[in-house]
Amino acid sequence: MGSMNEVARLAGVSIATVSRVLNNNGNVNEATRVKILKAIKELKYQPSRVAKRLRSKGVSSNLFGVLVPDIENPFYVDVLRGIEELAYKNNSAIIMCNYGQDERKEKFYLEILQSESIDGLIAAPAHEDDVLLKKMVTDGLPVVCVDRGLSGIDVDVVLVDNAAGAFNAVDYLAKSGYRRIAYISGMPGIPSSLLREKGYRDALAANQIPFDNRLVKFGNSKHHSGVVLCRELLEMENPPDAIFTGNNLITLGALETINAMKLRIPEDVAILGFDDMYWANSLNPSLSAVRQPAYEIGKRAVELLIQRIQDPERSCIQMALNTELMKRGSA
Amino acid sequence: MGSMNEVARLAGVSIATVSRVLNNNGNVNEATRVKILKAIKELKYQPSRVAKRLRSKGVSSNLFGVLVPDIENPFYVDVLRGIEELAYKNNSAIIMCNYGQDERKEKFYLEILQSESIDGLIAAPAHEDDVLLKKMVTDGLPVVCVDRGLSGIDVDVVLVDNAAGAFNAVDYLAKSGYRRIAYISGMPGIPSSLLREKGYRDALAANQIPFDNRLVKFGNSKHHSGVVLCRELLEMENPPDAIFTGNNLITLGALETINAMKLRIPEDVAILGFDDMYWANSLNPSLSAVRQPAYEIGKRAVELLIQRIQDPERSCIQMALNTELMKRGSA
DNA sequence: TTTTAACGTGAAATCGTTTACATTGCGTTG
DNA sequence: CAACGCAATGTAAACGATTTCACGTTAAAA
Repeated sequence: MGSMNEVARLAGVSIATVSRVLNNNGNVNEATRVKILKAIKELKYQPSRVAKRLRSKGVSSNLFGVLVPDIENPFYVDVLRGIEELAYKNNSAIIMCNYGQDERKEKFYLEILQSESIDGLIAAPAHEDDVLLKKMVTDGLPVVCVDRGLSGIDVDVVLVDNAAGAFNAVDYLAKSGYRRIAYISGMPGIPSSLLREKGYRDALAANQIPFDNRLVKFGNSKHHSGVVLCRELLEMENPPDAIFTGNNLITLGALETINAMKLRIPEDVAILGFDDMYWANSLNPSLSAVRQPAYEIGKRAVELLIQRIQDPERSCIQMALNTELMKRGSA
Repeated sequence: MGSMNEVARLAGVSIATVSRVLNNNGNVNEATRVKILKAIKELKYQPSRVAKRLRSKGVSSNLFGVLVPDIENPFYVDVLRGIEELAYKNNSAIIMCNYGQDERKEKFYLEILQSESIDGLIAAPAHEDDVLLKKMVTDGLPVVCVDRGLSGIDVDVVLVDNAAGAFNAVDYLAKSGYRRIAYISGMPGIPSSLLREKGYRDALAANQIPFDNRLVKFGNSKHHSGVVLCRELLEMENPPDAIFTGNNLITLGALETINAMKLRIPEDVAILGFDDMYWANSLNPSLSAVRQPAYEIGKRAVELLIQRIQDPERSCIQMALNTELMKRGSA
């Protein structure tokens, strides 16, 4: 854990030369290189990323920030896994920031990330017009948004065609004969919720099913809101025969209620929602779902981020990946 | 985003004085303090955590490392949440390292963490005798282990009484009348697997059930091994009537097989295993499980870490939290 | 043989802090 | 009134790297 100074002293050269062999730039005589390498090994020297980052900010110091709304949601865990894996391949560490939909906390983390001089940031912002994040983008920090974009500003985005995914799902329900299809939305206001609702409404219209606003409920994207909103729906005098859920936490919550009410799936009520889970087959019946390629979203985001770090001028990319309707037992 | 220099210049003082007001140490005249505060506000100054960390290493620079084996496992996600939440309260960011049971990757991350001059580390090491991690501990890095300890060395540990948890679970199965109780273990060799197996065997003995080594299978703690090992068990000529699983991923895998084989739970085969999940009630039937207070493990670990950072000499604490047997529908 | 270029190296500035030490001025005290 | 303590502030070194510039040496080109 010595410093460059100690290495230099031991090898009998200056720190500049040590730096040169470490970074493989500049010319250095083979003999001295060997001497220095030996000294490095002997001292178990490891360069301080902190010092490096301080000295040359903006240059790659191999530290990314990741800002996610809710790590309890398996979708974001998968995104995170994709990010982590590719960051690792790129010799980078990540500072993980989980803001739990709390804007104060988001702000806190954004400030920290800035102050940590990260190379770049992958973020799922709380809002489309997150002022602080926007400012960081315009100030030149490389940023890639995932799952949600940023309005009125050019920024790289990786997400999914939410409207199409929802449309296909609800269309499938309709084609399967369901007529009273409910929608339990996640956080109202965030783009994905809006677009999924649009897909839902369009699919109803396409199948000549009248829209009934008593059949759509708005929650907060958490497990608990799935539980209670599903109950509200199923206790109506004329309950839905199928439920389309806005995300996986809500799905799980709804499932809990359905089981508690001892209803059969899909005979009494079918269920299908956004976000597949690797254990969808562990459920009984197995769970149908709209699959987002979460892991891939994470990977792509890192790719874009690295590109942008290398070339801050390249024009922004909006990458929309496809969803896949996983037809299984629950709908 | 100016530097202390700019603040100092604008306020007409030296950087030392600025530092003093920022850190609230040393004496500074009220009038100058106000001047400086105004300059800070005006320049939107934010101190560089990087510079601070470089200058004063070992002193609190509010950055922790977290090293987990598998972020896909909801248990570690919960631990992580606990850590994150408390770290946040402590104004700290965390570098998340997910080594996926890969020792090369673990080594890579440990080196990075060292090189990032973190204040302290919370880790679930790959082995009980993880040499690199041990060396970091003896070198003076504040470390708290979670879920798994480190052998032959004094270090703070937060975990759960695995043997007791397993014993209670299997004892409960036995008392419920099950006689052929299988065990699907996670990664062999890691302490938690060993202790859970011990609890399993002790419970069998306590209930006069002969141990049958064909009923214990060893996997790798992942979903897939639950799937295949469960199938092996259920296709025996004399299959088990209950399965005790070593962790939640295995449970989920086993569930998948049981469903695929169209067996009824718990009539044909009961299932109960380690690690509760917040959506245990979303399963049909609801899943019985040994609950580890994962979130609390994370919180406690941060508490211990902060204590150790403040007082590197305090003697080590081994904290064993209690498990809780969640009796639900599956066993 | 002289000019030029390339090579190999070191000195020193720099990044943005913290902090030990020095300095100044002023009120107390013997 | 000299000596002292203390409050308020500044100076400069350090943390550990990168990088620019300069300098000497040697080989190639003219």
